[in-house]
This record gives sequence, C-alpha cells and structure tokens, in this order.
Amino acid sequence: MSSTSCCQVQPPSYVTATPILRAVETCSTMAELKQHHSLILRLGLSTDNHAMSRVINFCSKHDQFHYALKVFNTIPNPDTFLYNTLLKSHFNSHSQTPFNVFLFYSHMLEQSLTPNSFTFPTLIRSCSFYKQVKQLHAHVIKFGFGSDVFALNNLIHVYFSFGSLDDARKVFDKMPEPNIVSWTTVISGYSNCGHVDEAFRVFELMSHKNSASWNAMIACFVQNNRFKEAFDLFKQMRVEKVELDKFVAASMISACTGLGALELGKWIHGYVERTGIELDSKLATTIIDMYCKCGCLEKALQVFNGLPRKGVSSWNCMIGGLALHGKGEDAIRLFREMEREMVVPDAITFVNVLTACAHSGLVEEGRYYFRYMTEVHGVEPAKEHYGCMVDLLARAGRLDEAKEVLDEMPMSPDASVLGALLGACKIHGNLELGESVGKRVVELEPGNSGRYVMLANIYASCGKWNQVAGVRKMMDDRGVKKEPGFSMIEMEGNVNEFVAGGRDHPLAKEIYVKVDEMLESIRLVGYVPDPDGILHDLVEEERENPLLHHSEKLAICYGLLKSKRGETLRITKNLRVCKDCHQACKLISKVYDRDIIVRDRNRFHHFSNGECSCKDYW
DNA sequence: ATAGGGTTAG
Repeated sequence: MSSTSCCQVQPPSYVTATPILRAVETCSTMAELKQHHSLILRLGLSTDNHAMSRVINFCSKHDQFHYALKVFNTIPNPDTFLYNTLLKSHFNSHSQTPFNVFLFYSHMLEQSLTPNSFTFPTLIRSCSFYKQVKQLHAHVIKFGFGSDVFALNNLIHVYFSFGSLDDARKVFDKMPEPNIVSWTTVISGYSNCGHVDEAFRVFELMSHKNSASWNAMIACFVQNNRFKEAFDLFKQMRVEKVELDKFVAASMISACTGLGALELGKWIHGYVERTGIELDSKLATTIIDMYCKCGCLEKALQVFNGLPRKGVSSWNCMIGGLALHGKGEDAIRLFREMEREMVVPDAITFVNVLTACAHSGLVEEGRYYFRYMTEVHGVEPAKEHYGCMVDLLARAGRLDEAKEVLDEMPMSPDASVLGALLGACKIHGNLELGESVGKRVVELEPGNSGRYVMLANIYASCGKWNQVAGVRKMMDDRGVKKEPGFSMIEMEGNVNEFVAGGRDHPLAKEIYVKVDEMLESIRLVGYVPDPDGILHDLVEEERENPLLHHSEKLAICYGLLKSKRGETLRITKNLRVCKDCHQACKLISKVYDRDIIVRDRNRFHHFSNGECSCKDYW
C-alpha cells in the first residue's frame, strides 16, 4: 500500500470543528462562551471564519457587541459572512461602544469583498441620515440586488422612517414582486407619518393578508386616535377568522385604553389568558395600562402583582397609573418597593413619580425626588422633569417658584412646560403672568386649539371681553378649529359617544328628558350652573347649549338610564372636564347614590357620595 | 455548516 502521507488531505474545518461549534450553541452565558472561545483558539481555529462567526453570533444574541468587536479584530481574513455577522451584532446591540457602520462597510469593500444579499438589510437599517439611505440604495442596485425583496423592503421601511414618502412609495411601486412584508411595511410606514387614509387604501388593495397585516392597519387606527375604526376592523378580522395573536391583542387593548372600553378590554385580557398567549413584558404593560386608564386600579394591581418578572416598564406603568388616580403616596410607596427589588429606575420612572407628587399636592416630596433622581440614580433631569416641577409648584399656588424653575432650566421650555404654568395661572387667578405665558404658548404651538382656549379663558375670567374676541379671531384667521369635546360611555359592549347638545344618539329623546330631571334634582341640593367654563362659548355648536348639555352630562344620563342601581358609571372624556360638570358630577353621585368615574385628558375623577377623589385639585 | 425583512409598552 502506498502511503497517503504525501497527499494527506486535511478535512475541511467544519467537519472537524462540528462538536465544538455545536457546543457554542449550547452555551447559556457569556462566561461559558468565553471558555469555549479559548478552546477554539487552542484547537488552532483562530483563523477559521466559520468558527469565529459562531462566536460573534453568540455575542450578538447576548447583546455583547463589545466582545464581538474584539473577536472580530483578531481575525486575519474576515469574509463577507463575518462582516455581515458583526454588522448584525452592532444593529442588535444597545452597547455604547463607538462604531462607525459606514466606515466598516467601506473597509469591507476595500478588502475586495463583495456584499451579498444579507449585507444590505442590516446596513440600510443602520442609517442615521437620509443621504446614507440614498447612497446605499445606489449600492443595492450596483451590486445587483435591485430586485431583492429583503433589500427593497428595508429601503421602504427606512425611507418612511425619514419621512420620505415618495421615495418609499417609488421603491414599492417598482417592485416586481412585493410580498406580504412589503405591503405591511408600506401600511405602517404611512401610519407612522399620519397618513391613515392612504394606509387604508393600500390595505384594501392587499389580496393576501395575515395577522401582521391586519394588525398593522388596526395599530394604524389606534395610533392615530381613530379607535372606532380599529374596533370595526377588528370585528371584520374576527369574521374572517384571522388568528388573534399577541400583537393584535396588544393593539386592541390599546384601542380599549383609548376609548375607555373596559368591557372589551377585559374580554381580550381573558382571551389572552384562556388561549395561553404569551404574556411578555410589552403585552403585560399594555394590559396594566388599560386597566389603569379604564379606571380599574384593582385589576391593574392584580395583573401587576401576578407578573413573574417585572421589568422597568411594568413598574413605570403601575406607578404612572397610581399617579393618574391621584394616589401619590401609593405611587411613592411602589417606587420604594421597586428600589428594594433592585430594579433600576429610568427617566420615565421619575416622570411618573413626580407627576404623582404633582397630582396629589406633595410639594416637598416632589422636590425631594427631583434631587434624589440625579444624586442617587444619576438620571439627569430632562424637559419633562422640569415640566413636572413647574406643574407641581404652580398647581400648589407657588407660581413664583414655578417661574424660577422655568427660568433656571437649561433647555428652552416647550409648550407643555409652559402649559402647566398657564393652567395654574388660571386656577390661582394670576392674570398678569397668565397672559404673558399664554401668548408664548400660543406662538409655540399655533396649531393647538387648546392653547388658545386657555388664553381666552384667562381673559374671560378678568372680563377682558375684547381680548377674548381677539383670540377667537386669531383662531379663525389661522384656521385653527377647537377640538370638539366628546364623552364616551361603554354600555352592553357598545361605545356610545356624545357631543355637547348632540342629538344623534338613537335614545336622544329619553336622554334629554333624563337630563332635565337630573338637573332639577341636583338643583334641589344646591347646584348652580357655573358659567366659568367660557371656553365652550368659543365653539359655534356649543353656544346654544352652554353648560347644561355638555357631553359628560349626556353620557351620565345615558348611563343612568341603561344601568342598574349601584353600578359604577365610567365616562371617558377627550378634553379636561370643566368646573361646572365637575361640580354637577359630585352632586349626581350623592343624589343618585352612584359612583361615577370620569377619565379626562389629564387624570381620573372618582366621584362618590358628593366628593371627588381629586379633592378639587386638578 | 452559520445570518435576513413587516406588526405590540411606559
């Protein structure tokens, strides 16, 4: 037998390396991986691209970009695959390690490596400038991926995210064979840019839809506050027997949150439990938020307490929910518990803690946590935190101190910060400051009708009627329409909407009879219409029905008609409840012996036995 | 032999 030694063939590394590479897959921690890594090096595989890509890929899955980069830099001849793997690792990571994706890509080209079909999707999604997208688009074509759906879908996505609808649409329209992902990307692209109707046109053109497509459209309606249409689409989806997955569940629960539709929200939550849909942290947060914002704190706490693992967002959400209900002390207690459980609070946590203080009049506590946030947790105050402090102080009547915070904040105050001060000026009757702040706010947000209304209110409360008229004229000249106020109440699975003086409801006649009866019975216990809510006078259709037929009163009467004694009425209002209705609600709760929970734009009012949970502090 | 796109929180 002749010896084979002269032509001994080394088996390819992937044959010999298989066991160790498979071992890499079974690692569960980085420490384990590092051991395997050193074993790989000892086996002489340090130049084996395949082995190294497995290692890098593992780092990628464990958000260890830093280590991935270190490994990459030791590889003598990385191939396209390795470049792709590292790009992906960077894209997935939250690491702060400085890394220039585009430099890396050009380096790859300099090594005479050609990008393949896996290169562009990641690269395109890593763009931070519009120009980069344009350049990469050219490369996609140049390297022959002009018909590659993966590359093109990513281009569509990124063009939309830079607000370039035309570029995105052009790519989509020219695609030879767009797939379901392309269509869905276009729908959510339009959605994020607020083009709901265009999104819907595209949706209707789709011949094959799956859960993701339905969800994209439902989410589109939800994100653009068109909850009713989200509900309708959901019904249709159920008829067509499309799977209700966790994404659709989450979107619909948000829709319920938007409308205050507790019953449907409960049903979907029940569905999630029945069908064993995985309750991940996002879905859990959505559910908790729904219960909080639909006025059911007990249920929210129950879900929250039942979570096996609570992430920051779950804590944030629950703390925010308590704040919304004016339960400042409870919110602070929960925050303390969060710290004990060693969950690291973030900027949002403190927004919620400070909001809780503001809504409960906990001025000293608010000041304390404002300092605490930076000193103990290293969270630098952002605009929102200053906004909370302004709100906290101003609401408590310390307008001068609020003004100080405003002047001292390092960034320029935006409309929401000034708006907080403005609202407080109204409550505490500081007309001088109110006027100057009001004018600033209007100019900062010239399209926001609420700001004009607030300014007009300030003028009205000191009898400056000429200026009130001036504000109204300014709105007309600029074509700003007051956002119409409406209230909703869910009954027998339907969401009923009411506008002031509206007569569209099928039971309008009975409702108005009930309103008259109700007004009469609260008059007997001292109700006097309070015309202070002059803002409603700014709206044509409300002028005929000042105060007495505000949407919340109509919704309550409908609720009284349709529910049994002792049942709680839950009303959702899109604007803030006015002073007159607030007073009326207190009396109704007493005369009719009903709990009434009103969620307005800012917070909850829980009326019971003649009193409100906000203690008139809102 | 290894990698890929769209949909959900505060």
